[in-house]
Amino acid sequence: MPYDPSAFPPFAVTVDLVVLTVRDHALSALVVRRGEPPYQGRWALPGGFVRADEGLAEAAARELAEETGLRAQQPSGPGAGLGAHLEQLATYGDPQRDPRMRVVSVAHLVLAPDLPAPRAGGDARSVRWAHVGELLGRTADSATSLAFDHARILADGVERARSKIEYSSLATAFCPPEFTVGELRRVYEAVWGVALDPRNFHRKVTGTPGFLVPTGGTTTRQGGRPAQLFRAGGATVLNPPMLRPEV
Amino acid sequence: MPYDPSAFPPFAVTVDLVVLTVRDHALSALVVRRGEPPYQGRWALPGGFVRADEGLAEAAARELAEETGLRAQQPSGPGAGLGAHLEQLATYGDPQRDPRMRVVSVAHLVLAPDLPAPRAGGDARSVRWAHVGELLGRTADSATSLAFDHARILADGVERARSKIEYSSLATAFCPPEFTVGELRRVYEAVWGVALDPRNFHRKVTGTPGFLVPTGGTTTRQGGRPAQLFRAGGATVLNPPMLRPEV
DNA sequence: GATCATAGTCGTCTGCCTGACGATAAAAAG
DNA sequence: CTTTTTATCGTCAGGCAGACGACTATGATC
Repeated sequence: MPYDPSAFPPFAVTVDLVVLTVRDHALSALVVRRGEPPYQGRWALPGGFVRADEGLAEAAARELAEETGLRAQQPSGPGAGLGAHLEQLATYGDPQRDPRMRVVSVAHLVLAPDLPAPRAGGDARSVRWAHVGELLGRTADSATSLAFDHARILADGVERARSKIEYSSLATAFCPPEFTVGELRRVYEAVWGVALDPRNFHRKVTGTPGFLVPTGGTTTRQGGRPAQLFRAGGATVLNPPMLRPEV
Repeated sequence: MPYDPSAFPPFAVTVDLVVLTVRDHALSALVVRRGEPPYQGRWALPGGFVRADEGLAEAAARELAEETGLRAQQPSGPGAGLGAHLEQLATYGDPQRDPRMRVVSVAHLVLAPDLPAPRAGGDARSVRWAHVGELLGRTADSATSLAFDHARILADGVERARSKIEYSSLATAFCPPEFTVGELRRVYEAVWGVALDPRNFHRKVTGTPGFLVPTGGTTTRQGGRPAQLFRAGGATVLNPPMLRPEV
């Protein structure tokens, strides 16, 4: 018994991606330049229509691969490698959010290591990393402010990431497969925008069972004493959590 | 420049509601009996189509009022009274989740005080409160298991509520405007399914600034020493959080 | 090569918070 | 009047975080 098509209004459903990484000590998001109206020439979050036969997370993973070449890593799926963390963020469906028609967008949050240079996908739109501080700056000049309600979506994604690294081991999603305690600390510092005490941070992360697993190797990056290398351990929740310094 | 309608597949968009309350020491959810196929006669979460001109939260609030007469209380909106807390939960869009057609459902979470007796709305479907323990019991017999993917949605909503009362003052949304420390403690015990030490709980909630505001009155409910009455204070986040006992 | 700068790692101390639990207070139930 | 029930106040020990000193191991500079 199919629905009577006149019984409900038709919607377009899209996925939008908040792809975050840490570049030169700053939290950065992936943005694409819009090639057509509305908001032509403005920066926007990557995204696109959900196809008729694919799920929401599936569509988000497909868009991510098309835009960046990154392989999404569902919380459940194995296959370590260079997968980025992907999770649903929230859904935005204000009737006026797209001037052309009624569009409901299911935003997803992606946390990725720095390495992948943004590569434009099949379509030739320009893609770049931008510091979230600039994208969300209070000056709403059209040169940097995002199209549609994407500034709001980005802000929600950043807040999700900021709070989630408190009580989960998700900060390791910003790091390469092997990393040092100092690199992990700089991730926290970049995402939270604060300075952390290296000694207390070291005690906390190495003392939490299952958070970090030493690989045995050491490394020297840019001067200073060589650091031990770690992989992310099996623990997903941090209990007690990492405390974000207030103000 | 309107979209070419053939450029994207049409979706139906609905809102589903996970309405939680605490009844006789147990966490309970609002369910309605389906009057038509598919899943005819089975219990399901309340919900309905989003209209062409309304937002998602707006649609959720409308459905909530239609099903229960409760007035939703957006996180931002004032107007205390008997408003229930409403927030977006997650969006479910598996291509197969509705056998009739492609439906994307934006689930919302509602936390309400006990009082409101469920009243069937305009449509005459039967509505009732059911303990979430029964609805989510491992026995998947069709007498109690929910229609569609609503068991999964309910489980996600319950988990959201359980974790959110840890670090926010949201547990007060389950209480009437004035309540005692003991009543608030029984909310935590029902939602978490654990027993809490009354003395440590009292110290914690009365010692957190802005969590509880004494109204001056006292009350005697069912024997025992009269208890002080409180209102919910302005604080929304609990720092440090209320700790959920492990296992 | 000595010295300095840089980054990593180990310890110590103090204060705050929590869990465990004793004790008291004020009502209803018997 | 005694028991039961619920509320509230105190005490104490252990755990953890913030502040910060000390030591280690490398590259950079003179």
